[in-house]
Amino acid sequence: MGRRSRAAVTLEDVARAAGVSRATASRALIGAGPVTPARQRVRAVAEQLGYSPDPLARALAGGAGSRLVVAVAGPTPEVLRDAYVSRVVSSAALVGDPHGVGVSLQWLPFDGARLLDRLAADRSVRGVVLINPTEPLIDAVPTALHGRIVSVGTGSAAVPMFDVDGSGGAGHIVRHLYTSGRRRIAMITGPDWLPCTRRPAAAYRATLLAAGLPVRIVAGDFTAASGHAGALEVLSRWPDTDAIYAACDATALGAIAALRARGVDVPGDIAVAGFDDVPVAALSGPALTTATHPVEQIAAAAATAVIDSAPVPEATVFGSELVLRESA
Amino acid sequence: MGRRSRAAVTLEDVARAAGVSRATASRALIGAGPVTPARQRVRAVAEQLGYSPDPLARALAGGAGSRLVVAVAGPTPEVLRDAYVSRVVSSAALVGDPHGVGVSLQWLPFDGARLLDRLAADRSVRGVVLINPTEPLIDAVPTALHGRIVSVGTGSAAVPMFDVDGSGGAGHIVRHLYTSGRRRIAMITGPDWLPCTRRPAAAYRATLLAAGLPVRIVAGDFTAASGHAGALEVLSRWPDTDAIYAACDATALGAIAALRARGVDVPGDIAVAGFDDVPVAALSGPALTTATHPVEQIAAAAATAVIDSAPVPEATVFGSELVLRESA
DNA sequence: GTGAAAGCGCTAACAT
DNA sequence: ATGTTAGCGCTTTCAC
Repeated sequence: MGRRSRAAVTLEDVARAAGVSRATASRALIGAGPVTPARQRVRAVAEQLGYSPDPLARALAGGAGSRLVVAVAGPTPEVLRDAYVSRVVSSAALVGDPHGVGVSLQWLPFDGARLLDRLAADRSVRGVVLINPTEPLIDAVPTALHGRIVSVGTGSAAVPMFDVDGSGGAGHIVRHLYTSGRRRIAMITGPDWLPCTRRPAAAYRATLLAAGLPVRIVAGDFTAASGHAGALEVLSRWPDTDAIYAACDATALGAIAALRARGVDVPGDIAVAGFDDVPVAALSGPALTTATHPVEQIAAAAATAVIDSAPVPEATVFGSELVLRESA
Repeated sequence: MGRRSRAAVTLEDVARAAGVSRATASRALIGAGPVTPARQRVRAVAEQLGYSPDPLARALAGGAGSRLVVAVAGPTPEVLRDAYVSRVVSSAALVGDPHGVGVSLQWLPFDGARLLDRLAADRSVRGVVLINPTEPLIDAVPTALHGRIVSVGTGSAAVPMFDVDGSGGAGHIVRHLYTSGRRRIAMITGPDWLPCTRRPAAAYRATLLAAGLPVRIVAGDFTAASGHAGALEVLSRWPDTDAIYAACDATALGAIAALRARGVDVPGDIAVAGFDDVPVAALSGPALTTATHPVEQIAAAAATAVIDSAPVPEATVFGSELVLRESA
């Protein structure tokens, strides 16, 4: 066994076997333009030979790069140490593998416009998946990245977005709370700098307003700690609150912990619902009522869009379904 | 703004500026061999020009590949949908980014020796991080991968391992249980096909035997469901059990849920401890007593070793510390 | 130890 | 539409 056991079959081999030039073979495989008999032959031969293009060579020659970078916007690099981000990265890594593209992870500061330029200039990057970008960041996306950058969170005409239906999920939850008799429903939101956090908050507000109920919002940041603090704040500002809707499960779990410490019964005294349906949501005591958030699906779709760099709709939203458990 | 705004500084530029040939510049930057004045100059110029080698070109020319594949061994592809794996992948993606290496994720079936050969032959792969490999799999690692493959879990002379000190962590926990008065301590283990699951189990057994206590082991698989089932099994086989040590936090949480459903008080009747100290461990009711598992550090070290492909010790173990909370 | 030259596998002008 | 010719940026023989 020398350096490389299985001498990889190269484009040259395919071209020769199909009786055409390398260029023709390349074009046939790239897929653009009309499908001539020759090109059809090339494809067949390639398939039969088990040819798979070398992503490196392709990238070097000016084609598509070989890595997908997941850029996570946020105030500090801490945003990278997040289960949500990890799930996105893994999912992308899984999608990229068969294409020979690997995933890199970067923090994108709020003033990170220059970083985007650098990504655009880096020939090794195939495309970018933006996580939770702010509007200024989205507007700062260089045109060189158009067509190979997508967003999970807020998007724009130039940056297609993929995300869960936050409004719908929030609506499900708030309506469920209402239906089960709760009338003084508070919400602990996500971080205020995060545009997509506004959708559930708006849905919460709209639903309560329509029902003639009081709106009670406290600020959170998706952490359990903020759920803890938020629940305490709710308790002190509006002692008669009978339900808390947290923007994410971690926050909800934090809220429950705080409530329990205060001797408040969940859901007896106060119902608590979260959002995301993370794996542990089913395990807490009481088990968490929440709404689904198909992170892996979203990430896979986003990664696929970037890798294929085929035109996609400006917005692709994934449904969120209510998951009834014990806490609400 | 054309195709590439910031024309990257290339090796050619550095060589010219240093007044040497590209070859010399390359050698100087690669670092092997003696350090001549010329080479020193090259390095200085490179630094000053802000040169960074193109990983693609380097890989194509026969150097190191540009992606790091994380291969997760297990019975089914389901092992990929796991928070632990996600954390490893993210961590690796973070470490790889500055080097221009992306991360791919693959499932490695127990009979996946051929897959390893394929990875060895793929010029685009820089190296491999094996997760939870079995011994046959480790032995099947082709020599072409030696020096650029590491394992998180079990290793061998040819495949350096990086892992948490499972024995130590288990020892901490079991001793804590003992110290706090528990005398009939059961354990719910990890999956039996996983070699590294044996270390904590062995530590548990040794500690109990030394103390003259009964050994009570039931099989688990790191899932919450197995914790649930395991706790029930413990209850029925050894009703007088006063403590359960679960091989991981998810399993512990599942066990607690089962116990709660049965009206068993935790930790009053039965203490429960886990392992890993996942973020939610602090949030459960009762908060989980566990031992730390520095997954990100481990993964970063493993990824770094592969990327640098510098010689590393055959085994690098990371300490595990006891985290006392409410459940035990 | 250094330079010259070849080539990694592919795509992209440029002709035809 | 196809073939020809150049590279992409780097490492690596091979002479010297």
